[in-house]
Amino acid sequence: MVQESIRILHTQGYKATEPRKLVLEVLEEIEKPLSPYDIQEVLRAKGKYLNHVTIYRILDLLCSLNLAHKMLSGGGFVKCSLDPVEGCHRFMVCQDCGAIQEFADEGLCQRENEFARNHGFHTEHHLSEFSGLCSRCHK
Amino acid sequence: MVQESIRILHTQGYKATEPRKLVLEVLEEIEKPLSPYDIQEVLRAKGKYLNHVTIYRILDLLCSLNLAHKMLSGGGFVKCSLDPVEGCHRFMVCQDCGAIQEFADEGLCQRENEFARNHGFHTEHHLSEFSGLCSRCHK
DNA sequence: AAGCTAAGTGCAATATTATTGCATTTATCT
DNA sequence: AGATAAATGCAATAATATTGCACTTAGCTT
Repeated sequence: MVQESIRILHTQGYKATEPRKLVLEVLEEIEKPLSPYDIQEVLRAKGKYLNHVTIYRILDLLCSLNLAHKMLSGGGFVKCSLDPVEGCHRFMVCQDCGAIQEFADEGLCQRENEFARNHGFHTEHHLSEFSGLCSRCHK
Repeated sequence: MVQESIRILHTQGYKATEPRKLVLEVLEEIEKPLSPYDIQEVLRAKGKYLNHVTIYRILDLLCSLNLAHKMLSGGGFVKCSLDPVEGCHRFMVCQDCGAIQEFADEGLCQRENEFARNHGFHTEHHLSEFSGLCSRCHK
């Protein structure tokens, strides 16, 4: 929910400006990875305008608050749909329709931490991305 | 080993050209994510020159053969050190020294496939990246 | 409700990264 | 060694990203 992101912006001392709301709305609506210029394009089609510099800065901020995420492959941005978690981002991406779905799995985190520890590595952040076919496209 | 990558190039019908060897050597030597221009810089320091277009094309090819991988975060390229596996790339990256280490974990794949299946998603590729501290930097 | 002020945005300029078509070179096969 | 398809370099251009500064606005304060 955009409303929830706005709340978090406020509690962190950031303003809930019109441009920020617009970017959040676009990401929430499209649910696919979008580049800064993609976002600008979507807005233009709605008769709105944001300078690309502004979009870059907003995405930086959202990512720093874990409200958005820059996708592993492709590099587009998506809105995080789960409670923001520092340093753990997991997504499934449909290679057909491009739809993304965020997920979390505590067991997976534990298993990964353990695996890393066994190799002398001290894990702080987990990123993972599965690509494949979503239920709609797989049949 | 660069030699092994060259063998794979041959078996796939690609030439083992000087530029390709150079890029493979740089990636193997540095063991950190490098952008195309980073690679050009490293080569320049060794008195070699490759056009950036060439480097882009070589990296595209290497990635398509799973001999290299474009990192999830940061976007740099690394040489894959394990047997090339279609669609499964896992790395640990030290956030201190930048060193990367590829790994594989069959159990993790299974667990991830199962998790996805339970959510109606049919997984084909897995990417994951842990960032944290390697054994040298963690103490 | 109007005014204040720090935070945020837009703009212009510039830097960095990536792509394309074509002429030239080179690895591999005969 | 020579033929030839594949690969590279070059020049031009496109796309993406960053910076400093002037102007605007959200959310206080009264």
